[in-house]
Amino acid sequence: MQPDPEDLTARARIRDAALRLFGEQGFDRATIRGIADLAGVSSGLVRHHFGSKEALRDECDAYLARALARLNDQVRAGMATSETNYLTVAVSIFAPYRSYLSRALVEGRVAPLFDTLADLSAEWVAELDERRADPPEVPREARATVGAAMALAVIVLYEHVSRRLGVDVFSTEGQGLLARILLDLYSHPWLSPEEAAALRARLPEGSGSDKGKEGSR
Amino acid sequence: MQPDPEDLTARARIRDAALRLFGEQGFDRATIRGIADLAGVSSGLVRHHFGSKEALRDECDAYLARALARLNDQVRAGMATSETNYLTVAVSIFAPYRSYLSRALVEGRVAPLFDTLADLSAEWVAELDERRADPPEVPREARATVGAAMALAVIVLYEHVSRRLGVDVFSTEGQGLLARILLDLYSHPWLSPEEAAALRARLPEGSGSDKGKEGSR
DNA sequence: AGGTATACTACACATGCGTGTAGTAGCCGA
DNA sequence: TCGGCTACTACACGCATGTGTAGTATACCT
Repeated sequence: MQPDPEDLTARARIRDAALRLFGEQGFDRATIRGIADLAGVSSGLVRHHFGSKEALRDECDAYLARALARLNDQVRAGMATSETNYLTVAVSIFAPYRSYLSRALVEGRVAPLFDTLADLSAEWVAELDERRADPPEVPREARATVGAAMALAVIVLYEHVSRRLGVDVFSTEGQGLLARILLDLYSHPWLSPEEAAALRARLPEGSGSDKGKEGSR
Repeated sequence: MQPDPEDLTARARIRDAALRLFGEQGFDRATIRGIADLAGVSSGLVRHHFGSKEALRDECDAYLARALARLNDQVRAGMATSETNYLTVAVSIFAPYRSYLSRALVEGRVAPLFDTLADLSAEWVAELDERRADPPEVPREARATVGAAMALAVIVLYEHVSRRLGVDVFSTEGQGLLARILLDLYSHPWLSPEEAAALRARLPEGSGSDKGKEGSR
């Protein structure tokens, strides 16, 4: 899977160590000295290569974004829309960085990574819209965004989900269970059309189908 | 909604300040002195009331859990299953603590709070199961857990969702849009029964323990 | 060979932190 | 009136951290 750590450049080993310690301990609690130790270098070399602790984190963010983009191209080129396969592959690739990724996402960082996922989600939604009877009230991108967020929920809330399921959802065993849960959830609506219509009717007026031109960015 | 800060006891003001600063800056970056300043007290008083920084965080966690339990009882006693109302109420109550809550959840803390949400989700799933044709392959609690995680996705990934929607999802405007998105997502499955069956067929055997995922890597 | 840039180490410095200690003001029961 | 308890402040300690500086070795280019 990964090349032997000894074979990586010092710069790469530092980045990997940072990814791990930032994830395990959080950005503030992780120390440059700890990262240097884990990478087998001196603390000064960290500064030499990355300049500052924050710049090191930026590089970690960018690395993950590149990794997802690579995976994305790979999937797009390679296989069809076997979604659960995609899930399995994505999970196994990002498992080592799960903790880092969760913290980064919650803090609003790694926006390009989230955008890549949202775009992927949008493609899925586009397929759905083709064979859909009723016209969606809300633009595709909006639904795709929330859909992407929901898809990330299990990763971000990994600890709670694993605790309640009684299985590590990233283990092979847990992935089997998770896949079955997701298949069930994704194939069964939580609201009937009637219930949805009733609830929608009770919503205050305004902000219908056209949205997304407001200025607060 | 909140009583005037001057009316609160110093202990409560410290807790509120901690909730805010822990949320805004994270546990490590927030300082006891900063919390004390925001609460208008000396830093020694924080220690006097809570003993240590970690104990202060524990109290914050417990406070949020109590707040949700209170809301839960309130909803259960009061109104029927008007889910979107519940969403609005929950959002407006937890909006000030959104950031704190997200960080806490990602780190696996506030387990009682997550459990409360998961239990609520389980009740919803139970209702669904009653009018369901096909028997679910996977236990109710498991689906409810992932459902709860997904329901939290927008809160936890608030920054990314708001950024892509172009609206603060916690503003009144954003809540309207979000409600419409959720109604659409919850009332339209992302997989048809046939697709789900096809994908399920490709899953390795058994939900209890198994292996081989394909190795496209 | 020579010279320069790059990879890397060792070490010192200032700072801000959580925590500990000592002390003061005010309430309350006997 | 007193004793003691609680709420609260001021201040000092020790320490770990990010960063800065100086120095060494190795590789590359001409």
